[in-house]
Amino acid sequence: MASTSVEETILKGLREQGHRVTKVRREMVAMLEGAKVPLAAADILKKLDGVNKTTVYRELEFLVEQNIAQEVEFGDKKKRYEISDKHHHHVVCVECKQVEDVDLQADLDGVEKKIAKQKGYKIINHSLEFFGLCSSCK
Amino acid sequence: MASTSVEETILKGLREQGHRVTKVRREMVAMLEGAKVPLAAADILKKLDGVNKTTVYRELEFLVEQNIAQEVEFGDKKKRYEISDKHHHHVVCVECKQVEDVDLQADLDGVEKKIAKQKGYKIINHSLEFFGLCSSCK
DNA sequence: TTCGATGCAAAGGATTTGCAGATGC
DNA sequence: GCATCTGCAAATCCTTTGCATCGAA
Repeated sequence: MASTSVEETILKGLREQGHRVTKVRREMVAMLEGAKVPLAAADILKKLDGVNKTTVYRELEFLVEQNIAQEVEFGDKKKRYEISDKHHHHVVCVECKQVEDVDLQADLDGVEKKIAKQKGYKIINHSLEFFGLCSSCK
Repeated sequence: MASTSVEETILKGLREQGHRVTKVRREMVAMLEGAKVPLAAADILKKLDGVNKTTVYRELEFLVEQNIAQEVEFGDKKKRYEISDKHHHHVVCVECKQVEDVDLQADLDGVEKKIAKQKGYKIINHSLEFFGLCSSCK
């Protein structure tokens, strides 16, 4: 059986939901899918020559609504986005701004349950980022 | 022996470092110290009648530099601040925007060491927030 | 053809900057 | 007195809105 890329699966799902698969949509999903770190609207805008910024913002909003992408924040005032199934946590160097991934989902599962119980919340999402100095900067 | 409030200790420390203790500074430290949840610049501005917004922003920046306050982000585009020694984590209801504290420092200590070792980072800080539906909204 | 997607211009909100004036110590 | 702090106005950066047009299905 032929393998299907994550990108294709996403686009297929959208089409089935009655959404259209346009050039911008395809490019943005591919870009986020290929990115090693979360991207800000400006990053995407820069690479997508000729696309209007409004479109980029609206598409990001759409992808978040569809639960295809998620927001991440690194303490500056811009939002960044990553594909949801790539969700993990980050270590950000406060000096050189380098970003690395760390997957702590296993460590957080218990914590999430604990809170749900303790506070009566239904937890949908979380954000966890570490800030520090990378090996070169420290 | 007389007890000393956290606020007094902070201000005393600042004076010893050669910084001035002004009306705005005193009021902002007191307000952050008394707050149950992190405050945005606009929150502070509203309560500090007659104080200019530039002053509020600059004072927040100063307090962060002095490691007296820390930034927290809840996914909207404003930064919020809390007194550093009050640092803990939050559960935010995505529906009614209610914020509650949870202290997970104990759960994170190990994780922080793990990352420091794994990535060669010196971790200075972190942010951890959970988003979900509170008992009333779910 | 039709409705979702896009572009453009303009508005909005949070934060920053430059510089002059005020004030704590 | 003098360096720090503050205020004011304007600028900047990121994001959003309104409305007309375009294009995927």
